[in-house]
Amino acid sequence: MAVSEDFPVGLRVMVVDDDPVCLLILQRMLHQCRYRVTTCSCATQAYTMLRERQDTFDLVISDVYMPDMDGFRLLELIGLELDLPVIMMSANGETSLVMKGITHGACDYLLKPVRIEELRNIWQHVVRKKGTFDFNRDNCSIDWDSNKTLVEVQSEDHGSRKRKGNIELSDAMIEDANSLKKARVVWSSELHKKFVNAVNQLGIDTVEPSPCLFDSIICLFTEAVPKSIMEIMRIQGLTRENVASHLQASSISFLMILPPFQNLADLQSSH
DNA sequence: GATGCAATAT
DNA sequence: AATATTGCAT
Repeated sequence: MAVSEDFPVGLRVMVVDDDPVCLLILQRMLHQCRYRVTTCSCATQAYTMLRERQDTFDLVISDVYMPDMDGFRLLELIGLELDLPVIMMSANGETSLVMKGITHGACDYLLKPVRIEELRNIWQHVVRKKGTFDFNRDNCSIDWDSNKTLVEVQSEDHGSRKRKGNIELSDAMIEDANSLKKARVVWSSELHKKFVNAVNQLGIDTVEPSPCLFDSIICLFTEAVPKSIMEIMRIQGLTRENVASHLQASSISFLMILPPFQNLADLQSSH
């Protein structure tokens, strides 16, 4: 995958939610992420605006439950007439609902309350859908609310942020794309520390004193299986497979490096 | 079916 | 070299 250093400032996002508080919060967070934001409190109006002003939006975030029109209906309409990535959003995370969103063509499903980290990388949906994204098109840094009145002008230095048509993803962006596609887990020293702690915690309970160091190590860690380690670590998004993979990679150095009677915790610093 | 684990792939 | 995925045994 190609890589670039910059963030796509000015991506045009439409947010649809009947709850004004949600709208405001979303708008704030999206601004912080350097997106341009249009908020809309009712789905029919959003749909009208999207249709009237085609090519002025890049991405839609829509609530699921709305009085005038079901979020899925809006999703469907957009899918039929417009070629825009749509992210569904709801406090309800039932699998059936999420499934419905995905099968109806949503590119993502955000669970309320939405955290800002989940918004930082939504631009990647645009890239993925269109293959490429031109960041040099019109540069009005203006936000609109559903009444098409000017509500806010962003005074960021957009001018200095030029780029070519081809998007490239920086490692940092890929790393915390937690709600997006597969990001490789990076075992930072922080994360590894937690991993080691979990392994130790599991080991401590079951340790049997043994005259043989090798035996004691084996005994010490028989409970430290991927699933238990994962559960103790409590890292969102970290799967059993991730832990298994790391355990496999680590176990070699564990057995090789451990000097006699050294506790695993001592390895924390050496990583 | 869920899990652990070694081998293998990327 | 690091992490993911696969395949097989339990």
